[in-house]
Amino acid sequence: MPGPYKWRHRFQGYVCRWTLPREAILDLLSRTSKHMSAKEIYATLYSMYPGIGLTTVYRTLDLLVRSGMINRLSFGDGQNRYEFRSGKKEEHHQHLICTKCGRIIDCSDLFTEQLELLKKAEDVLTKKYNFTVLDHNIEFYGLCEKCKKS
Amino acid sequence: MPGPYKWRHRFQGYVCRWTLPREAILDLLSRTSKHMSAKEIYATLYSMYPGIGLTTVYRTLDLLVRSGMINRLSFGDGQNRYEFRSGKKEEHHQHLICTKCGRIIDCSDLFTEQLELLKKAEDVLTKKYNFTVLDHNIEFYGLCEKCKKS
DNA sequence: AATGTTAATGATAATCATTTTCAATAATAA
DNA sequence: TTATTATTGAAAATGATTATCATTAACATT
Repeated sequence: MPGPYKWRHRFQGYVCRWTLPREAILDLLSRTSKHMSAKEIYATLYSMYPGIGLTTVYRTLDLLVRSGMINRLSFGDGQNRYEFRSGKKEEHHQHLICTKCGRIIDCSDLFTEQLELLKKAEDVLTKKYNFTVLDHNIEFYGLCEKCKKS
Repeated sequence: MPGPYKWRHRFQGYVCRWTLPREAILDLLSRTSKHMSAKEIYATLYSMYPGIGLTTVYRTLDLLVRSGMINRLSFGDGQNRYEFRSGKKEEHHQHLICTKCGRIIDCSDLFTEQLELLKKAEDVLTKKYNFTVLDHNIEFYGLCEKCKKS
C-alpha cells in the first residue's frame, strides 16, 4: 500500500470520502502498464489487503471512469479492462491487439497522423452528421512478434 | 425468409451443411444497417421462424465471424453486436457512438485520412514492435444531433 | 478526543450475456 | 431410400457485472 493519500487531491468535488480501497486501486493502475480486468485488480490487491471485496473494486472502477481518472477498454474478450489516464489531453495512444495470444501493446508513435485524422474527422462529422466528437479510439489487430514465429 | 439459398455459395469450404437458420441470420445482417446484438437478431427472426433457438443464433454468429462474413463489434455496453461485412477490402468505415443515447452511426467519409494513418501505422508498427497489422478499428465518441439539443 | 451522520464497504444473491451438454433432427452422401 | 453425422434447440452451466442490505468507518461537529 503506497503513501497514504497520494491521489486524494484529484478527487475534490467528485467524491465525499477518500478511502483505502480507492487509493489502492487508483495507485495500482497508475503504476502498471498492463490493461487489467476487475478480477485481476482484485487478485493483486487481495494479496496485500485481504479485506477488500470484489464489489468494491467494480464500484470504484466505475467511479474512476466517471470522474475521468481511468479509461474503460473493451477488447471483446468478455471482460472490461482498465487503464490509467494521464492528465495530458494529447497523450492519446493506440492499442495493438494480437488476435492469436490476446496480448495488448500500447503505442504512442502515431501522434501526428492521429491528430490529422482527428482534425478532419471533427470537421466532417460536425458538418455531415452534426455529431460532436469528444473522444476517439483506434485499435490495430494483428500478430505480435512471438505469434508470428509459432 | 428470403430466396432459398442466396448466400450458400460463399460458404464453400467453410461449412458442411447450409441450413435455414444460417441463411436467415446472414440475410438479415446483409439487409439491416443496424448493429444488432444476438438477442435482437433472435427476436427478429423468431417472429417469422418461431422454431429458431438462441443457441443457434450464437453459434451461427460465431461461425460467420470466423469465416469472415460479418464483424463482431464490442462497444462496451455488455453485449456484442454484429455487422455484415462487404466483400470489398477498402470499405472500412468508422463508428460514431453517442455516449448519451448509445446510438451508433456508420461513417465512411474519412477514407483518405484513414488510409494514410494505416499506411504509416503498418510501417511504424512493423519496424518498432514487429507487429503485423491485419485489421484496424476506429471509433469516435461524442454527442449525436438529438442529444445535443436535450 | 469522543460522537453522530451517512457515505462506503463487503458478503450474498440476482441478473444478464454467452457457452456447454446432450438427445433429437435433418442435410447430404451412398 | 437409407445411413451417417453435422446441426439444432432446450436446459443447465458459466462467468462478468450489478443490486441488496446490514455493517463499518470517514470526517464534520462537538
